[in-house]
Amino acid sequence: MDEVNIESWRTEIRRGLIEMCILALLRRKEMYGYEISKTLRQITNGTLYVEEGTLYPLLRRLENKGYIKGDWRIREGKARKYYELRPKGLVTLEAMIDFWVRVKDAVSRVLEEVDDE
Amino acid sequence: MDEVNIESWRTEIRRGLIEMCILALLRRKEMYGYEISKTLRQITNGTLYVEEGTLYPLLRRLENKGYIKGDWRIREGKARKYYELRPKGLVTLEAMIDFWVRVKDAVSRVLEEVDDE
DNA sequence: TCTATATACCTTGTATTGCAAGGTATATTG
DNA sequence: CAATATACCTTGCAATACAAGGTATATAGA
Repeated sequence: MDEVNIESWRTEIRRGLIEMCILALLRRKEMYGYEISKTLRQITNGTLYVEEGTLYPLLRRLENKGYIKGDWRIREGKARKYYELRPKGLVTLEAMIDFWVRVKDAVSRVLEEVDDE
Repeated sequence: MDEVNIESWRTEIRRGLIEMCILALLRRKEMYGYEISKTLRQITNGTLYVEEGTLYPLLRRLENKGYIKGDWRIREGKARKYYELRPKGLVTLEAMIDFWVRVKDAVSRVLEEVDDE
């Protein structure tokens, strides 16, 4: 009857990761929203995508926290809002990566946990 | 002034992972809520903990979905609700682990992404 | 010219969830 | 007898992802 459906769970898993990945992309170079969306999808083969209804509010949240800063510019005849990583965003990104590594290891330990006590 | 605070972000990251880890623990043997909470905290050195306000509603959600099944028992003079993993939960867990591996790799790719194009 | 598509940004409403903070009840220890 | 640990539970709040809608411009093809 009802198939296994982990779609909403996948959303949960992506939660937070998107944020860290956006900061990581901006560390490399400034980018605009649409570009971030496409790049993320491409690098991760679709595993980490961001819907626009998620992306734009998220960018504003990151800006309000002082992690990134956006500026409107015209390039290639197109009006785009380019975001750059701020120092506070860099420090935050580094803290996030630290925690991410800890979480990865922690989950590995739980998943590998076998009956060997 | 305001320090970098990624506490709420950490919560985001834990989202979903807790669910997968609980199913993984129950794959090994049946456990009761309080035991799951303590075990998770211990295996992961506190990185993945579950507040009780999170745990018990979560266990009920997992049960409603047919992933696990709980039974009240008296052991060591204590009334405990033991949960066991159901077949549907096992299939789900395996799908989760598959996706988790993909996500881990995807994030690694984004984080390692350097100016080498 | 007209249309379709891609680019690029945005908003509203809904559903889901983690957690703080409260609770109950029993068993154990000092 | 008090404090602590065990073991479960509920309510209300805040945060967020997404669907589904929107606007506006540029480009390519008929």
